Amino acid sequence: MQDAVVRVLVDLPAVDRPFDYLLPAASVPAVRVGTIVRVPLQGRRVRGWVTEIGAPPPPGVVLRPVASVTGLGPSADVVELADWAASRWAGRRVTFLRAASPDRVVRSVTPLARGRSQAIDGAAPDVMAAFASREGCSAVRWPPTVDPFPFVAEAVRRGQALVLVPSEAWAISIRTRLRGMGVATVGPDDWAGAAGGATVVGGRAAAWSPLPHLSAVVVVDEHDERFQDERAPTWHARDVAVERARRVGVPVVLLSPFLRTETQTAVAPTVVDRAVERSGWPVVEVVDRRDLDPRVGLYPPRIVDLLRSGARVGVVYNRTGRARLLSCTRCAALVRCDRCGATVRSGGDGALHCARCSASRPASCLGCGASRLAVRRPGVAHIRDDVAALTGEAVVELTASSNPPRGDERLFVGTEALLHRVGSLDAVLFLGIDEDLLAPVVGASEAVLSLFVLAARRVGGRSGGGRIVVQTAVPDHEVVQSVLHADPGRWAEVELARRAALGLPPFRSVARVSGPAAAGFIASMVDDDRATDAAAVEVLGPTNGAYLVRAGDRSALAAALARGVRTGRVRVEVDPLRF
DNA sequence: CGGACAAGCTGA
DNA sequence: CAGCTTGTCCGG
Repeated sequence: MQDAVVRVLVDLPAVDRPFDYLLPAASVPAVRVGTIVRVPLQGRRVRGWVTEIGAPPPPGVVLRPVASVTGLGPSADVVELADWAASRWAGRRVTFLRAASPDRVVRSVTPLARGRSQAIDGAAPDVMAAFASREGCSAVRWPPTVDPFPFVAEAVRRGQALVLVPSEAWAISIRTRLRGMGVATVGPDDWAGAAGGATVVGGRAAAWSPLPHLSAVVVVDEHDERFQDERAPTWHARDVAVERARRVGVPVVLLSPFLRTETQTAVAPTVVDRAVERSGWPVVEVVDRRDLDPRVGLYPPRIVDLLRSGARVGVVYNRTGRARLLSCTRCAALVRCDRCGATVRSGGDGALHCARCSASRPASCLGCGASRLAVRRPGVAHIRDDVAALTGEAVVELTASSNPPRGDERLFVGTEALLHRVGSLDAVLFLGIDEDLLAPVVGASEAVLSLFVLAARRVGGRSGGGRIVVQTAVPDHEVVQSVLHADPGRWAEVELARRAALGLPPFRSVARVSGPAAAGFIASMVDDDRATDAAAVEVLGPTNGAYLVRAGDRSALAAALARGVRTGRVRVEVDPLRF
């Protein structure tokens, strides 16, 4: 065996460039593409990944030897996948190779004993069909209260499966069920187990697990925003999993009660039997604000009745704090910040806070000094007091920052965090959803649909008496109509047409570029003389320091972003879910 | 990333 | 002009 030359990508995001090293003959058998090594660089030792073996080194440089072989790393196909992801999301390869590497050093892997595979019953025909689509990828509109586990069971019946779920709690429950069936199942933190061939069930990170015998992929709740990393690069686990499956030719099944528009244009959605879909959504009752006297306030008789009915009710109101907008009861002026003039909010402590300059002061009117203020736009704390006054009962406030409920309470008021934190309910009441529904933000309707999905799971399907009550002044809105008729196709039709007309994803591809060095990045991207596709890429903004780069498709966008030079802090969000 | 080296600012 | 900060370059 002779010494070899290896190309190593060092684990320094700012470097993002491979260097060549000599690999001593004795280490050659232990090294593959993806192997983690330590190499000398500028007088220190840094971690890195072997990305090529035997590439011709550049002439005129003296190669230094690899300092040591640390252990196993991602396989060659995952190293290639990291290249693809780096281009797709305008990120660095290091980001993805880190995600694909074990937390602790792994020197060897014990392959799972195959053959004594547990007997798993054959699935229902529609579940089997989802795995047998001609394209290899299918998208199934699966109602929110129906268990998606049959798809998971069918995937593991086929061999090593990758199951992506949005939350760790859901992952734990699926892993427990699979282990109960005798299926070797790990989370994404058990790198060696996955490398040995175990099925991986987990969140976003699981998309980068080693999967040497991958046979099928299932993505549960494909619409969930948690599949996208909020830090740049904003890679999406669903897309990574789909690309992975495509490369090895195994089926992918994407499940969601409504399916994101990008999924619907990529693969024709399968709709389950309408009767099944309908029964998998709760009864939805619309309280039409247009029919009401404006003086009735937030609590018309139907809503008071519901709150007093004795049912377990979760009231969702997506604004934190006590009041978001106040006015003076004496002079009617809006209450503003004494330092910067912005309108102020009232917090739980009764004091006024400015969101713009973070000044605080006691509650009083700046104009006339009166201390009696009227709440013009309430927050959850105020709603909680209202509900307590209306019912004469204790009401639990549940936001992201409050303590978990004890379990014996009946009435809950909170932001969308409530829907994650409370157990089962008889009804979920959306007291005011129109600002979210009509927000001038791309992705606003998907965000509201996600809330309805969570609410549906809290109250259960229509046969169990589950009920969602929505107070709205836009009852004809496609999101409201979709949940009312348990038919997300109504939303999809409108949303797809709107996105097509406005040149939004998935019909065009966009990236949001922000940060102190964004302007320089955009300038270098636009000025570059390699920009033969200049006409195909347009730059909008900046608005609030952020640019929007829009291109005809993902590859044109990736090519444009690759030309940008980062001279400082730049955040590039490719395919943002909301913008 | 972090060391090397150069160019700019300060102080007596 | 030393002594220090800040910026730019570069690594096999």
